[in-house]
Amino acid sequence: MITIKDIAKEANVSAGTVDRVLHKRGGVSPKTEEKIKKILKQKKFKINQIASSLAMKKHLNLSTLIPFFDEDNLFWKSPFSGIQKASEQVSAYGVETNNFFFDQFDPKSYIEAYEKLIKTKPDAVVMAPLFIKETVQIISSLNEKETPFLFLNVNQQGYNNLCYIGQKSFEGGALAGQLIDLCIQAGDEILIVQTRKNLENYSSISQRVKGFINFFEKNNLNTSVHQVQFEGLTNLKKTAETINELLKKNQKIKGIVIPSSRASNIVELINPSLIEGLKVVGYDTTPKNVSALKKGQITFLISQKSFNQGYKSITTMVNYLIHKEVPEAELPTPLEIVTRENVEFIEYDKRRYNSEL
Amino acid sequence: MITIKDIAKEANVSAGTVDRVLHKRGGVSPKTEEKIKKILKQKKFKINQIASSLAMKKHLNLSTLIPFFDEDNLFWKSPFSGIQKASEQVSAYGVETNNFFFDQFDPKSYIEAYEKLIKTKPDAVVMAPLFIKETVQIISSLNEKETPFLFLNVNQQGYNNLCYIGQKSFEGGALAGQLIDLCIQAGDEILIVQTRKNLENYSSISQRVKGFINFFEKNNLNTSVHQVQFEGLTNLKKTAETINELLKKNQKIKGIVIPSSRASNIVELINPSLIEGLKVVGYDTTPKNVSALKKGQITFLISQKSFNQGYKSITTMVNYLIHKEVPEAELPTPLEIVTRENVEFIEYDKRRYNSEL
DNA sequence: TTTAAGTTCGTGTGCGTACACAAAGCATCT
DNA sequence: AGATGCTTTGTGTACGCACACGAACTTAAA
Repeated sequence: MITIKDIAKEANVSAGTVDRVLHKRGGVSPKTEEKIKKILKQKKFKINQIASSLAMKKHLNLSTLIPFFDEDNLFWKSPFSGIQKASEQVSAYGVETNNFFFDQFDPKSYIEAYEKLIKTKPDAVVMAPLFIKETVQIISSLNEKETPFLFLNVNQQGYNNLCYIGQKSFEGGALAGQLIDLCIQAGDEILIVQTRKNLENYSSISQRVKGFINFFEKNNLNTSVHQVQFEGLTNLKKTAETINELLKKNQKIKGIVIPSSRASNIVELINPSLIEGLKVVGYDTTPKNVSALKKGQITFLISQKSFNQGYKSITTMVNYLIHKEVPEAELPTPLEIVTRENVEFIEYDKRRYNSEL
Repeated sequence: MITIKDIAKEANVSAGTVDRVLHKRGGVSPKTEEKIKKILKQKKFKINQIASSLAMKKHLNLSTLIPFFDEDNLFWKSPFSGIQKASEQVSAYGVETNNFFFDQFDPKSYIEAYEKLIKTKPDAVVMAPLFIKETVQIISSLNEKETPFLFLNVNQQGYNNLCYIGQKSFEGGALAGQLIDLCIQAGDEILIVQTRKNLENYSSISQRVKGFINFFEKNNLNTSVHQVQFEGLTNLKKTAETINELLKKNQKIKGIVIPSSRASNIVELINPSLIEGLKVVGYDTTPKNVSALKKGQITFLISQKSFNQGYKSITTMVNYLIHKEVPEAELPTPLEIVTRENVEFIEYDKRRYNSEL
């Protein structure tokens, strides 16, 4: 193991000078800089990150701004777990994380949470920019303070965010298209079930729908695609009626896609007699979805590894702050296909996520 | 951030004493030990791994024993890349890794490589125990030297290996069964193509075949499953003839499973006219397989994330040596389903593997 | 009471790096 | 030559922990 001292001795200078070259802090004559650089290369010196982190006693203050989760809406639990796990790990680097939550259906709470957040004067922000108008306001406030920020799980174009960490929704829709297409036969028809009206035309969900439909177009498949939309899932009885009637009427429908994370809620409403032979594709491995997958009510789940998203959002930001490592503009998480036969290992891997150093 | 000093001050003792209870090194009176433990819990003290690693200047020497790869057989490239990546990272912890390679078809080379390996007196060994008889010999030698070891990618029962890191082959076979079953219709038939005679009855490949067949049995599906075996892929012309004839004769065959990592080699031999409408499931995302997947010759690839396997094998062993963290006996890697529509993100994620701290 | 042996604890140093501060070198100008 | 200002380099300390060494204290035997 080559240390800075080794290099210094070899170059007949002190460790401080080598350090200056390593960090490009200037104040070194061109001659000695050249000499040191040469020896650095020759000896293949690499900074010992362990020691580096220890010495760098800069105390950092990270904040997150994401929706909270509850019994009814568990999706955000997973990214939050990832955030927590990463926070624990980076705490050794002197990084403190504070989380601020809002109601994913209430723009006002979004702003309110941000106001609390900004009072703590964070060095950086990890956020899910759910609401367009309010995001404009928040970002301009962050820019004013020159606070770096990145987008998690939800992407918005046109901002100077460090990067976006999340899935590619359009491609996720195309994948659902392929999976359904593989399962059905020529002449069969398909149904897209949206659990709430699309407020934003560029949300994940509408992107998925677009990607899904595009899959059939680009492959010149003239499969009929039906669509149905509900206004949330409050009136379960009526929703059930609508779906079951629709399926009874269109016996050719053999595939269903639910482009939200509420697939389990939908399949539970379908008559057992009608669900037989139906192929269902949903998104996200929420506990309820996984349970429905195991029961055979859902055929495929497409997971966006949201735990990893949360985890990565923190590590990416910390790497940026500490090591000035600029990430790529988009860090798409894999589109993971989950079925009854591999779901165990997926979940298992999640539990074990931390076996890295 | 709570430090040892904080705890010491609180308990009216010195840092050394706190350190002694933390590491159970004895020499502390029961009274003070209790007191310190209480404060430790109360303050939720956690050892700063960064500082710990830096202070622990123990120099470790890891060795790996895996097959080499070449143009023709690229599978082991991926685990090796993972090993290299991890080695780089742990080098900061004072861990040096030496790799020893052997010919996966030559037991003698396996022993020879081991003999070279053991001369370097490693503190631990990560190995792929490919050959049964020779493994017995190697393990007894390792046990004699009390050198811990773990199995990578290939499992052998009945040894005191620290753990096994790799896929569950039987379950991987079942997954292929499910995927094929979803794609075909009632009455369609299936073909299993083995690219070489199964030398070992408990190899990954025969486990996959068993898992595959078991899938249809446990689900009471009476789908006919044909099998064909070749003795390696040397005589391509003859192999092609055999397969194409077989497919021509059995027009009901709509699904093909190749339980090795050689799916691309097989599909290339099939007549374009015959491959139309066939669903093909293979294993491992070797470059050739991925290329065939993109071309549409392969429908599904089941990946075992061998890069991650290699990576994890090193980190697991290092965690064991440095932090005495005993892993679970089996660390199965996920069964990842890869199609044309998500392959890009899979590969992408692999490149980005290192974005963790 | 003294001595020895055992027990319990505190101190000090080093791991490799980052950075503030001080020191030295050098040229220019009075 | 001496003073001044600038550039270049060296030194020291801290980060949090591990561990060796030795000091203080206890107990029991002489």
